[in-house]
This record gives sequence, C-alpha cells and structure tokens, in this order.
Amino acid sequence: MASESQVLKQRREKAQRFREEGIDLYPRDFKVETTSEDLLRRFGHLDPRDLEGVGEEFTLAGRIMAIRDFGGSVFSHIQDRKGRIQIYLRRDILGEGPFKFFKRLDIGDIIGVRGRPFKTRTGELTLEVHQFKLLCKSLRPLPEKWHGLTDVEIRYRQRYLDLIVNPPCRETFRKRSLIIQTIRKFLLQRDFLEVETPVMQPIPGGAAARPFKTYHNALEMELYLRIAPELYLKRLVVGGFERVFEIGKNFRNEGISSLHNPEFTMLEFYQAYSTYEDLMALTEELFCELAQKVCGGLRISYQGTEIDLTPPWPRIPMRESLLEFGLDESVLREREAALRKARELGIELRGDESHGELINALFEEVVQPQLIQPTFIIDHPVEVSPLARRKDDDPQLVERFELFIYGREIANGFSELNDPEDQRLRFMEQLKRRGVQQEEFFLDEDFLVALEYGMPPTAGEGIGIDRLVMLFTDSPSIRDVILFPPMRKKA
RNA sequence: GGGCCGUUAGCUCAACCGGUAGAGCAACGGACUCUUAAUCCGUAGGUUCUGGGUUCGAGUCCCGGACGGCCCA
Repeated sequence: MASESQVLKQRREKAQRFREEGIDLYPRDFKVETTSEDLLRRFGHLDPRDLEGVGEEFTLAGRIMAIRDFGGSVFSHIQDRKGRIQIYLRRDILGEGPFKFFKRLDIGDIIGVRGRPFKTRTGELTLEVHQFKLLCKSLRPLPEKWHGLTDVEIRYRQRYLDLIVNPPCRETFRKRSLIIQTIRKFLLQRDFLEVETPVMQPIPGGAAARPFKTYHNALEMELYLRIAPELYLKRLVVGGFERVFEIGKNFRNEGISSLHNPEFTMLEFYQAYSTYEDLMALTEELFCELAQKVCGGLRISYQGTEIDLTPPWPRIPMRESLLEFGLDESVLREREAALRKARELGIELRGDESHGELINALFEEVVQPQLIQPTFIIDHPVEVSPLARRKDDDPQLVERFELFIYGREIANGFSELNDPEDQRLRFMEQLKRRGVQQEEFFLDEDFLVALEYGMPPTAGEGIGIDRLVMLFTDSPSIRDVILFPPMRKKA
C-alpha cells in the first residue's frame, strides 16, 4: 500500500507499542464459559435487587462494538456469536493498570472478560468486569456504528464486515442454515438416504443449461461441472436406494441476475413407488414445516406482499392456466395460433418451436408472473419435459408439476420416466431440437443402460434452496442469501 | 450484450450556474465513576474510481475505461 490512511497508521503504531511493552496481541486458548444470549436469558428478567444476590462470575468473549468512556468508568458492548451484551469497567474495581490498558483498546478488538452480572439504572443487564484479556488486536476500523455498512459492493466483497455490523445479515444466514437443517431432518425422518453424487461429470445432464467445462490431467478427459444431479440420483434408485436426496451445488454457465447465480444450491430427492401427486402433497408438508420453523407461521411477508402457505395449493394444468389468464382456446388447438400469439407478445423465438414449447413460452410470459400465491402448475407438454413420464390418457403431456410463488419457480417435480425406450426417444428429440445450435452434443448412454436394468416407478423433485431462502428471509436478491457472490476482480 | 443510475475522509453522506472539498460517526489529545447515537473542549485526516479532453480554473462539463446496482434481452 503506497499511502496508508491516518487511522491505519495509528492502529499499527499502537499495536507496535503494545508489542514493545510485552503484550501478546494474539494470545492462544482463552476458554469461554457462556455467551451473551445465555446471560441475558438467565438474568435479563431478574429484578436488580435479586441480581445482587448472584455472586457468580462468568467468562465470555467478544468483539468490542462500542465504548463510552466516563473517566473513572467505562461502558462498552461486546458482540459474540449470539448477540451483544454491555460490559462495565471501573478504575476502583480493575485497578489503575488494567483500567488504563482497557482505555487504550479500540472498537473492533476482541477481548475475553470475567465478571458479575448486574443491572444498570436504566435496567440493562450488564457484566461488571473483574478481569479482562485482549484476545485479538484489530488493525482496521469497523464501519460506522449506526448507519452500518450499506455499500453493497463492500457487503459482498467483504462479507465478514456485513456480518459484524449488520444483524439482519447474520439473521439471514442463520435462517439459511436452519432451512437446510429442517429439510434434511424432514427427509431423514421419512427414511430418505442422503447421498453425494459427482459434481464433475463427463456428460452434464438432467437439465438444459450451459455447463462449465474443466479438464482432468491424470484421466486426460474433459469434465463438466454438473448442471443437475438428476441422472445419478436415478441410477441410485435403480440400485435399490428407493428414497434418496442430495443437497449440493449445481453450476450453470449463464447470466447473473437477482434470481440467478452461476453456482447455486439445489435439493433433489427421489421416492420410489410414488407419483407427482404424492410429491405435491409432500412439498406442501415440507413448506409448512419450514414456514413454521423459520417464520413462525404459514402467512409470511415477502417484499411487502403477504404469501399464504396454507395448503392445499391450487393445482392447475398448464393448458388450462393459459385460458384462465385470458388466452384464446385456439393457441391450445393449433401451433400456428400459439406462434402468432407468442410473436404478438414479443417473445423471442427461433420460429421452429414445437407446439408444446410455444405453450410453455406463453405460460412463462403470461401466467407465471401472476402466480403470487403458491400454485402448482401441472401436466406440462412433453417437449419441455424430457425426463418426465407421459400421462396415460394423453401422451403429449407429462406428469409434472412446477411450484410458483411470487411469480418465481421454486420447485419442479415429476413422475420419472422409467421406460428406457421412450427415454432414448426423448433424448434424441432433445438433441435434434438443440443439437444444431449447440456445439456440445450429449447422450448419456450409461444412464439409459441403468434404466434398462429397471427403475421402479418413482417420483422426483428439485427445489432451489437459494430462492427458498430468499422467500423465507424476505431477501430481494439471490446475492443476499449467498455468502460470497461472485464478483469481478477489483480494479 | 443494451439502457439507466452510482463511485467524494476508515464508514454514512453534503458541496447551488464550473470558482479555496465539508459534516456526523470512527480516529487522535484532554475533562468526566450508571452510559447506551453518552456529553463537553481541542486536533488531524482527501490521487473526489481511473485515463484523456474543454477551460484562466473541473468533484462538477465532454469522451474512453474499471467496478457496482437496477431494469431489459
């Protein structure tokens, strides 16, 4: 660094003086007995007088977040993983030397304290410090204390600062963890087996997306970061793991937006001897449990809109949904009418789309944005669902559902296609449709072989965890629920 | 990829029509033994994102670039 700011220089000089005085700025192994939250829970409700009877001392540690110096006494707040607690230091309790030393500490330093809880005149539970120890010297000033840190660029690039000074940020990521734990428990309780399948795949399948490419030197082969775990999880169902799930990262080499991140976390689960109807019911159950645990009820607020998760949620066939939202019946009957309508709406098209693809495009344009309350759209065209089982009474449609909330796709599931012949046909059709413009040409023969050994009738589902967390934490952008979103290199 | 907006002290933000770049917090020195945005007195702190251009003079106007945000494809 060419020119260091004044504040940084002062801090380094101070640290240097401490070192010269023989003070260890980074000592090891300070044992903590309790947390701010624990003390507040145990003593916060007590009467000041009753508290005087508590002679016990407690040891905890945290980062100094505020200092109010009164000369002979100092109030300060320290922050640990559970929250903040006020501490109180007095010259006549600590003695001249230690008291003076404390006054030389900075906001941002980490200290360990031991003392007795009491209540101040204003009723705040406070630790009267009898001993303290510097545990880590901070060399940089923290962002300002009451505006906090608002610069989004710094919040993403230096997430640790966001976490230190912005409580809602900590809350969001705690909730993210709680959501994942709740999902895991929910599935384990239902006898699902948690598995891990390859992230690096020779043939990226299970979705339509551009993959990231990499190369393995020893194997001398090109590998792709997975765009979905689907085909591997179904191999496991063939293998007899009748209920499996995986929570992990998928990677799609596509644009970034408030709803899209190149790496994102996905839950996929597969349940044999089930249908998409079973999974819709299971999804309702799962979301209810999540809403209760994370938000305390089934009515949640997202970006100022109330979302009511009370089941059952409407199940609307995709074709019917088009009529419901004002499209003419002719778009369902004739491909030409659908194409005309799509053009009229300004949907970008190649022109050779199948009728089913057009219907799906019309749905996404016209209906999807209006699905604010939880809604299952079911029975998609077969052309946009190459891995789903056809409906027995209409082979042009499949047993599939997508869950939409706030106009966003949150979950996608279907009765799995387990007829290897049909699967091969469907793959071929996909390739025919996309192969021309896509340089990479994939057909997962190994997966087809697995299906030929026989996969029981199975239903499977994927849920985008990041979007789920956005919903339950009222976060407007996917970057708010990803600890370290990707950023261009700083200039 | 396109459009719009933003980037000024460590942080949050000002700066009129182009005329010496300022405040609060943080920091530094001092006073103060129940404060919590503590208070009071004093001090210091700037490559105004970057590179060009216009001008007597640019944080401000023009052009290029970087990074970020929002919207669109």
